[in-house]
Amino acid sequence: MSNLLNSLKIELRRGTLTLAVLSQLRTPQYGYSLVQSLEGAGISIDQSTLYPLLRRLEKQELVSSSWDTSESRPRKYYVLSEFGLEIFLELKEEWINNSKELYSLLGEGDEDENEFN
Amino acid sequence: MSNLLNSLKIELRRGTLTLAVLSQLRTPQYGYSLVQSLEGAGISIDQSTLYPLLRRLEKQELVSSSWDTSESRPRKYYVLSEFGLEIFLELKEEWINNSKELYSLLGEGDEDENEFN
DNA sequence: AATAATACTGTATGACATACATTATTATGG
DNA sequence: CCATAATAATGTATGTCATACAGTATTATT
Repeated sequence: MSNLLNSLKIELRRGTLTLAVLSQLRTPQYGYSLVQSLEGAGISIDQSTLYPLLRRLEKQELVSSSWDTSESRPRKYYVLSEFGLEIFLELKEEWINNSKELYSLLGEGDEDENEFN
Repeated sequence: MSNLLNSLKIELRRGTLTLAVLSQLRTPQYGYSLVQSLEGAGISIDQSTLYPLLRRLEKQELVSSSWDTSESRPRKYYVLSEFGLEIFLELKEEWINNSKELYSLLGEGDEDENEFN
């Protein structure tokens, strides 16, 4: 049961991770700090989940990366590409619309309909 | 590009389909009418997506089904089980919390922050 | 000195939406 | 009356991606 609930929760947040990460890369950030800032925003994400995602986003040309070796530790900074910004804005709109629709569905037959506001 | 955007949109709505379907099965419904009512609520879902999902939900004991053969066409009605209702309420809460967090993220550095209200 | 934190790379697995194929009956339009 | 669409459903293979696991390495902290 607990496994099923966890599995369903994981599916719920699939896809939205991409949106969350893209939203944070409007300004350059490096991998480890992204984990921290997302965590601070309530979105727990492991390094083992984030780095493959960053790799994939770069492959899809949604972000680009560059190394900063001026500090004692080399850091790989990522930032949205122009294409990535386009895609991000489209996905943002899509997610907002979908969420409104789903919220309406969830609210049906429910008394606490303003819970989301 | 259009393929990538579509692929990302599909990922966005993964998982939420389960939530949408569970929300509609608080009262009994049959497959085909579910497609229609979800469509009416703005959630397009093909039969080829819905029936396997219903099959899976039944296997996971979140819903139960029964045949109604009194009409000219036999119909398989689905309804949430007690377990399914529990899971549904948990997922609903999870989704609402996640959505608020993501919305906050998306709103950062954005002027139109009340778009969601 | 040992452990934790900070940083990253690479890869296999499991879950699920989707697409495709199929069956079958009833309803509708020409 | 025939062809097509709509109404209903079953079954299965594929592609995608989050996750888990394994690994490397240096710096910071206890």
